[in-house]
Amino acid sequence: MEVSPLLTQLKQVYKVPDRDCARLIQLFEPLEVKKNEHLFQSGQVARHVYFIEKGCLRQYYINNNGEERTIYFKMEDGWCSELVSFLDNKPTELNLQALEDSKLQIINQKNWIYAISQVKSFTLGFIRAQQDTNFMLKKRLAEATVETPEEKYLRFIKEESPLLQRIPLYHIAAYLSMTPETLSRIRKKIAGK
Amino acid sequence: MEVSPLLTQLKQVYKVPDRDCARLIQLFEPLEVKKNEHLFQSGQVARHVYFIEKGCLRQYYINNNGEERTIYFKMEDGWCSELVSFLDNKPTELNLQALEDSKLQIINQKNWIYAISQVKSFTLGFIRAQQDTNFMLKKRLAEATVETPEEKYLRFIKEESPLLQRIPLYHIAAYLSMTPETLSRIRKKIAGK
DNA sequence: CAAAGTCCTTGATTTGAGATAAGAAGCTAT
DNA sequence: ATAGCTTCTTATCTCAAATCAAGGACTTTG
Repeated sequence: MEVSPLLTQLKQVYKVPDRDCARLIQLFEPLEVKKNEHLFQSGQVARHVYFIEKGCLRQYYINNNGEERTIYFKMEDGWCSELVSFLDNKPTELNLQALEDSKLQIINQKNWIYAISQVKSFTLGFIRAQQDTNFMLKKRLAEATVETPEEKYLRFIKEESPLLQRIPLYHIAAYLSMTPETLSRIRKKIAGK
Repeated sequence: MEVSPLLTQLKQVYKVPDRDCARLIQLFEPLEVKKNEHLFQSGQVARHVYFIEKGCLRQYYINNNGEERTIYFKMEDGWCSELVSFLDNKPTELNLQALEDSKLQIINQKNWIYAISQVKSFTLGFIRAQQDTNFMLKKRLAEATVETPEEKYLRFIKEESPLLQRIPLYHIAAYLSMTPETLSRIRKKIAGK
């Protein structure tokens, strides 16, 4: 019998006691999505929290100029959510899209509230995961406007190189807030060293 | 008898039932800080979560170039925290500083965990507050590199004008990721309209 | 009331990333 | 295989904001 990545995550990262794992798992349902499909889009309500068993998602925001700005990419064992919409049933301003054919485990609002209410370790683990995202965003914000495009790319290679293998460069350029042309020039320059 | 802003916040925003409010309140202790004092600094462990009864704080990050980048300002009724450090007792990379003489209510790790474990409405309220910050950061990140300095300042006036009255312009410039010179020119230009 | 220190403004100059345009390379499907 | 995509690269030009450099306005302190 195959071991579920979700189960492993709950046990090892969230430290959910064995007795709670089984009933937690039952609150989720599997979902397969095709490349480029959206899990939710701006204007819709985000009705689930998503756990990635296999594949790659990106969350993005469409700014006032109509441009897509990628907030983050998440891969295997990552969580994606938009609780501002999810908790209050109000339309989200964000978008969540699959960049590859992906296998997800998803949990709906009712079950999520139940899980948070009943399983302390899940609650604390969830808050912790939120905080990690939060901190990542703070750092990215602090660096976004200070680093040169070259510094951004070098940091990206250093910290998130796995993404480089599976994501088109134009998405990476948008993520790093530069044009594909600029990214291309930087890559050429660095390759020459 | 004076009504505590913290109590009002817990009741009205967090929807904590009356019976739980009293014991929640007891988990906090008051703290007064002077202008420019730090609540925590990079390298220390963030040992409390902070609620602002009166005053103004800023959280900032010192980037690789040694420059201070302000993540956010918070005022009356705002919460400040750095849970990545707080939950795991590891050194933070962020800084929290008072910009005015301020009155805070603070809660330590033990009591916070207790509150999260025992009072569901506090837990959900806390997650929600985290998410609001999270969303604000996502939006700011998405706009940060696209908006012109003038657009950033105009948005700031529109969305956060109260801050304009009480925070030095050079802090606002750093918050909006521009030099004080640029901000000064923009203000002149706008004033002339 | 000087003197020193902040904070803000103004001007001159430089520069690096965006915009624009065009072409090359790599895939996919029939 | 070739037509038609999508993605990536290269070159030129332009301009807006950073940098550099001073000076002015306030505030605090001895």
